[in-house]
Amino acid sequence: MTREEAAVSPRRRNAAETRAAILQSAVAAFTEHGYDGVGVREIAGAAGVTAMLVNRYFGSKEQLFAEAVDVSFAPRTVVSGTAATFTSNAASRLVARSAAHAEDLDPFLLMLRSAGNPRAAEIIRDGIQRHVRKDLVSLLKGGNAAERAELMLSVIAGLWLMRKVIGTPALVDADPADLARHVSRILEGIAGGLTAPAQAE
Amino acid sequence: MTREEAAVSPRRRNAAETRAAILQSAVAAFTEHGYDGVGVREIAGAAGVTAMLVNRYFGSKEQLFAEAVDVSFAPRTVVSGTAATFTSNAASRLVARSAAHAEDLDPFLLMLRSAGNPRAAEIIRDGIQRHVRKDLVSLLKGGNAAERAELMLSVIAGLWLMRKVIGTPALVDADPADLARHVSRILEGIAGGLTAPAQAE
DNA sequence: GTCTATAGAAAGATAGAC
DNA sequence: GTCTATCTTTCTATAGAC
Repeated sequence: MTREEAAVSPRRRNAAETRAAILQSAVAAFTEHGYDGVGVREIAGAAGVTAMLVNRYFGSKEQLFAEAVDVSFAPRTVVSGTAATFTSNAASRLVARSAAHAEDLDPFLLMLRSAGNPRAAEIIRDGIQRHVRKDLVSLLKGGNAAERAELMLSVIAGLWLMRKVIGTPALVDADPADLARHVSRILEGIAGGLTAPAQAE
Repeated sequence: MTREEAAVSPRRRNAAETRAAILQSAVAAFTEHGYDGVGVREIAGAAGVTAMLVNRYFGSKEQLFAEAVDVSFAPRTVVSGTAATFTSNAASRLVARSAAHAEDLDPFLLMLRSAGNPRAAEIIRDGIQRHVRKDLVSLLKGGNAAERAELMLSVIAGLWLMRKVIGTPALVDADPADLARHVSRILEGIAGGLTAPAQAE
């Protein structure tokens, strides 16, 4: 406080911190309200700054969203563990995290609540390509790994949607263990065999 | 048609026809762009009227959306046929209708592109309760029919999302027969046995 | 029954002071 | 580096003419 103009006034921050605060606020806001459901004023306000800084540091709302998607999808939240255990792990964690009371931030929620906007959908598609899909494909043996990986993502996204975004009652009130068993069964069916169209007919 | 003031001026319509035209336009617009992605001006314009008539006949955009959801979910598009065949039927139709070139109107698309708006999500949840879920539950034998019905809806919605709204490439380019086989397998797994938690542990 | 015109709010983005 | 103030557009909804 006694040195040049680096004195610490209560609001003074450096650019990197402010940028990070805006980005963090954007992830939370886009996850909770979706791309069209939140304005740059709200995001800026929650970060303790004004709306102008959002465009100063990110250029536009769209570019801010792109960065928010990137940091949201970067950690490996869906695919964790080894190939042998990741289906049941993923199912349990999915059910736990999508529970009614859980207020976790999750990239699937961000996706589901922003997918209605076509530009947001493109950005999300690219984010999935660059992050989670690659990890999922590497875990899958057999043919059509990419198709099966995306099919697994479909199942996961669908449960998030109905349970947490739409909120259909039977899924909200379902017994977690029972639901996790169902989902695990489905994911195993996709991850395991049945890639060869041999016995199909 | 040649009676009284029912004379046909090029633009003259009666109230019922205008209302129906607006509603039809609303279903198409909400399905294509989502609740937040379209304005009453566009909906009215596509119906050949002005925005004012939307509120005149429906009260508000929200009430218009509620009616659009109702007519969109009313026909039994997902559950058709008998209990024995509806899983494979549903899978084939789902894959066909969600193909990249297909420009069908579908209630799942309306749901997915509007789910980000919390009021829209509530309206959709009610629409599902009143229409498709009931039909699905009646087809399912065994315990937890409601949970399993909603789980099936989750799977269907998830595929619609990734294939048509987000547009992940492997799902877009997937062989329809192969994809339908996977989905049918999943739906059968939910519809068929495995309801009893007997062998779970 | 349908229109034009507009009110009133909120959005994204920018100019310029300090 | 961050602010206040404003521009411009777009939105839902309403008032009042014909």
